[in-house]
Amino acid sequence: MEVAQFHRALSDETRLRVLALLTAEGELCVCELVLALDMIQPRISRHLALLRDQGILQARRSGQWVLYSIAPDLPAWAREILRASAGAVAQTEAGKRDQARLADMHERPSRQCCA
Amino acid sequence: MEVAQFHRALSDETRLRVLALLTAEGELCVCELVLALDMIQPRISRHLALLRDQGILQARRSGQWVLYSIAPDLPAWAREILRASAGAVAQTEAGKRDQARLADMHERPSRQCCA
DNA sequence: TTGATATATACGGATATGCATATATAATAA
DNA sequence: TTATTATATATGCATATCCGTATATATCAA
Repeated sequence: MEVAQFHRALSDETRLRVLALLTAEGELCVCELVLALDMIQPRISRHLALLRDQGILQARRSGQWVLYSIAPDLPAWAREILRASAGAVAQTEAGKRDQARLADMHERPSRQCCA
Repeated sequence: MEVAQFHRALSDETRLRVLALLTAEGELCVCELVLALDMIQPRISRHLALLRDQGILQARRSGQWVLYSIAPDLPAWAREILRASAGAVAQTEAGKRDQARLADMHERPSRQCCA
């Protein structure tokens, strides 16, 4: 069932923290997520690939970076679940730490003029 | 993280179908769920126990039956996710079959006068 | 008490999941 | 081209999850 698959994709803390940041920021590259979540790069990439394969995220290359964002064509029930989950995660200790680390980052690729 | 655990509990089709029926019906005994989902009883009981242990369901005994229902004290984000998920599952083929089998059931324990 | 119905749990096996390390591919810079 | 940065994937291991079968417990009826 599609709904079960969707929840399975959201059943991991790493993926939830990624989705919370992307919901708040709109678009982020892998290296920004690596820094914000303070995890090694293969771990972030693997979770991003899963979310992209499930149709929850979309990716586009911009020069040397790959920028991820929430897929725009999700059904209404999925958007509601995503919004409720991202809101809850953002108020978590881990979620707040992620936001703080991202805010402290200098020269963010996703904010370059030509991104 | 609490949110991840919640999604993991909803990441199984059997549990989603149980939650969809309980959202629509309010309170159901194990044997009604066994009949509605057309699954063997240990399988239903195991999933009910998981949802109860996670605090998503509550149970009360009424004579020889145990009646399950959605826990009343869930946080707002959990109620929203539950509502969106139950709505989506109810419109599924499997969800509609479950409702039909339950509607066809005679002498339902959860509807007895002294339940 | 005995038998029948309702529900819960233990067990063993098959499969899925998440991780770190190592390595491969892609784009840019020198 | 070579070196560097960014991203993706393969591998092997440990653990978690789900299932059906078998069995245990609880309630009620006779």
